[in-house]
Amino acid sequence: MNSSDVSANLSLDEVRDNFISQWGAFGSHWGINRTMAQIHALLMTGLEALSTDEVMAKLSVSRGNAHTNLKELVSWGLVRIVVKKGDRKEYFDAERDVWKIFTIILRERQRREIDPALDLLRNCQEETKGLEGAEAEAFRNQVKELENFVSFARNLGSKVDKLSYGPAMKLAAKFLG
Amino acid sequence: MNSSDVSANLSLDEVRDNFISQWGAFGSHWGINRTMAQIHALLMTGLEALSTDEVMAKLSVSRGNAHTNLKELVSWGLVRIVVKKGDRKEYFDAERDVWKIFTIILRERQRREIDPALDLLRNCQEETKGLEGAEAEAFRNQVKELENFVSFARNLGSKVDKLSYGPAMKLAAKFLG
DNA sequence: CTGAATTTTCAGTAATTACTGAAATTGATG
DNA sequence: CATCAATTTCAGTAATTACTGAAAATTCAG
Repeated sequence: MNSSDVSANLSLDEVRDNFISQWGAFGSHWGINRTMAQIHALLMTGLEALSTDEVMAKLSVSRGNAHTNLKELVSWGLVRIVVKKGDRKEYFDAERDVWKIFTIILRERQRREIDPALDLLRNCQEETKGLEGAEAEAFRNQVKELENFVSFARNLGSKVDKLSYGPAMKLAAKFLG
Repeated sequence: MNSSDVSANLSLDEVRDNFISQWGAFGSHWGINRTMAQIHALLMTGLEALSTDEVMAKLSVSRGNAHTNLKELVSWGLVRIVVKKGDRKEYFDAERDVWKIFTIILRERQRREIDPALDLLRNCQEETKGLEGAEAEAFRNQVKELENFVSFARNLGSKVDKLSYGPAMKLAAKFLG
């Protein structure tokens, strides 16, 4: 490693650290907490799988925090456990394929947010089915409109989820063109 | 108003209050805070525009909270101010059209979350343009992939935003069919 | 088994975000 | 311009969410 490499590496680390920290802030707008998004960004932009201790060191977070968020990422499917032979530690590596990342987050958010919202909308209609009067009509109608839209969006999401990157891009290109 | 109306109204209010409170919780997953989402739900599912005091009473929130969130909703375009002649108070009424609600939220989130994310991704590429080595390559490449995807999504969003409900449904139907 | 390395849990605390309530400001009216 | 209803602001506080660090549990090699 010569001196220009050193300066290049320092600079890369600076840019990368900045990226990781800011990406974490975006994550929190997307149902993914800051540390979770930062860990994913760290693993996704690096070459190698890292151990819990390495993640702790790179992000200056506690063991508990690193552990909880790594496991959460694994449960989402955004990170996988890598075992290195002759080493008892677990290493973690991130999903890097943007389309896969997108569909995983889409699926998770549908499950956690859209589906319960649909349940609520449907229950509200059920529970006010027999009620008469302008107020009840207005309520039921608005809830029905919301349900129509949300279940439509839900269906679109499911379809998109099933597409792979290539076909999705082709379709989108057609739409954008 | 006869006794069956009374019982019907009580029941409607129960269902509606429950809806408003739960809808508020969903809002917080969508970049809209709880009270803001609740106020929108309250106004959207009722027939009449309400004053700040009425909102305070219906949701049991403080004047400051009601005021701030009403004004925020107005600034988003999800609520409009209604003036009643011979009354100094301001009244507030919500946008009820689901497609308009959707495009308003879409536009706001693109501005607040997607555009800054794109800036970050582009800056990171710019700042590492000259760097060599496997690590720099990997970083730059992953960031580029993310940018491709996010800017693609951004474009799709803009297109959707410009569609009105009818054409949007027709397109979607084609896709879903 | 034993004990060291590693993972997991969780009570306590910190950081963040949202809300209250009262005071300051605005602006319409006589 | 004095008054009063209504709106706006914001310092202080409450509620929520995330994190720490140490202790408990697990795993595995010898």
